[in-house]
Amino acid sequence: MSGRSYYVTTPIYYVNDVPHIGHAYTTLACDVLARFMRLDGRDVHFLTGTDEHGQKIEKAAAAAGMAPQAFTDKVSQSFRDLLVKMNYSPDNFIRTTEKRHYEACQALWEKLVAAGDIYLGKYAGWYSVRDETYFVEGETEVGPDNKRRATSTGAEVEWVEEPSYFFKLSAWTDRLLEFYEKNPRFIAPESRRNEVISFVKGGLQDLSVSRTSFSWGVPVPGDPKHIMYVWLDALTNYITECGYPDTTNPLWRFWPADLHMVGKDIIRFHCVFWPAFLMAADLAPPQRVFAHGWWTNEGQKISKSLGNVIDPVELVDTYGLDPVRYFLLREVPFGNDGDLQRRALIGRLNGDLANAYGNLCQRVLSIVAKNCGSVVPPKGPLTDDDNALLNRAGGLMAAVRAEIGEQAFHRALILIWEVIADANRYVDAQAPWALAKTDPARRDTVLWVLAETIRRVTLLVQPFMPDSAARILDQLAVAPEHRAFAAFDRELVSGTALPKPQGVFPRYVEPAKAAS
RNA sequence: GGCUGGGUAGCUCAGCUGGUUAGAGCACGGCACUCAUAAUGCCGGGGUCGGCGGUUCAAGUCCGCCCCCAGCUACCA
Repeated sequence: MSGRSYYVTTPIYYVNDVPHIGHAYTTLACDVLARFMRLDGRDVHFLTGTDEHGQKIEKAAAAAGMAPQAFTDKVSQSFRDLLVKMNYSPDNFIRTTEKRHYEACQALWEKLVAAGDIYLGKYAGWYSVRDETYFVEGETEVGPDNKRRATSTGAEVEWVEEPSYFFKLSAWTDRLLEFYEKNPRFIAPESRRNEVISFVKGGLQDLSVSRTSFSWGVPVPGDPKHIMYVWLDALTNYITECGYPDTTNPLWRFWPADLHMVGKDIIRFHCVFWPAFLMAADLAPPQRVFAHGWWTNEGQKISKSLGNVIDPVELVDTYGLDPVRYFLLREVPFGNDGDLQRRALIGRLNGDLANAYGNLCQRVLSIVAKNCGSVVPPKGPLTDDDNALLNRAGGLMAAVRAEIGEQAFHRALILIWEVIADANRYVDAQAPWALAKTDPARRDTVLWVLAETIRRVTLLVQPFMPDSAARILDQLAVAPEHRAFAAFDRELVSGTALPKPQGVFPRYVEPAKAAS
């Protein structure tokens, strides 16, 4: 690979839970970006993984009667299974329990100490022995018996102070604001950028970055009673992967990352703490953090207690992988919250995929198969109408590339589907079935224009729906080596033998209600 | 409370620095076509552009006030 590097990451997922739609969504967005960039000739590194430390894991493992490592081995596997199920294409899967990660964390820590940005202090707060966790003042209330309890759990809390190392975040307020100012693309979407800036403008407190209340984590160098704060540990994974602290590692070429994809809940860690840590360690911050929204389920907030958690595996088993991938990125402007409605998903599947795109391929290819001897038909002189359609399809490459560069997946798909609609209009206008009787040569040209349009469109569909696109390109006999974007202008060659056409996007029909 | 973003056809949304009869997709109604996955294409109905007031020759598009919705307002990831 000689192209410019492109490093995209998902958050590392916390292994106290099984994967749900949120995990699938974040990773899907990264997968489409990674696939797009690879096809576009970039030198891509796509990283995902699991965050396996912390008190919650320690407790969950104990509850399961397992050692923490064995426990995380097991749960981490469920995230790797999801990668296969969703056809994601990460270049690596990192785990915070890897040795190299301990080394990276400790190296970063020492660098922060050397820079004078870490000091030993005291962490104090309202501690619940039962919950084994701290609460801030506002999360507690004093009951009628004059005892203070955690509002959420009802457990009694007491004022506890423990020694803790602190990161001098307060000293970074101005430098962070300056950084945001100079790098307007650092946080997306715009509304999140405003939130972060306003948060930082409010002033920053130093950050407690170690705990002594548990042991499942990365020990602080030189003071192993202290375990590193989970976020310092977790965020470091992005540079662990690149070989930190060994900047001669070949993978170091990927740092700084082009994009950290995150859910909107963890934007602060990525947009405030992380760049501060990195700048303090004299490392470049990532170039961009995109915070996407959350899904609701048929209008309802998703929560475990409501029992309406969306299982991506069930969705894929019911509607098919590519339709689900398409729906998730098409239905909602990327960055906004979205509502997952089965009706809407079926509407997209049947309307956009089966009727518009799948049927376009099928109607064109079946005419070719029946009338043109199952080869790419001859291309005769082109009319204005032909050129109009070809130019629209040809302009798609640059337009879609621009949208993907902004992570505007929905807009990229809208652009592609506009050309699909144009192509369907063109079929009706040209009526190749009528030309068959009057002007077979013209019919052949029309079919060539259509096949070529489908080829261009489908090349761009590849990152979103890899399997389906591959099947369509197979039907156009596009060689595997001609499916990268470098071959976007490489037209179909008349006379090339074509396989028998087969529908790629079957309509979804509701399973018949059980007869009673 | 403060800050930010938003309230445009039944639904989801476009509408950049103000300028001809406010748009798209879906849904709905009618027509055409028959190559195709009963798919496709064409036409159509439907909106006091949250409310009030203001600036202007002219305002979804600018200003003010008000109403409603969402997010943020730090150490659970």
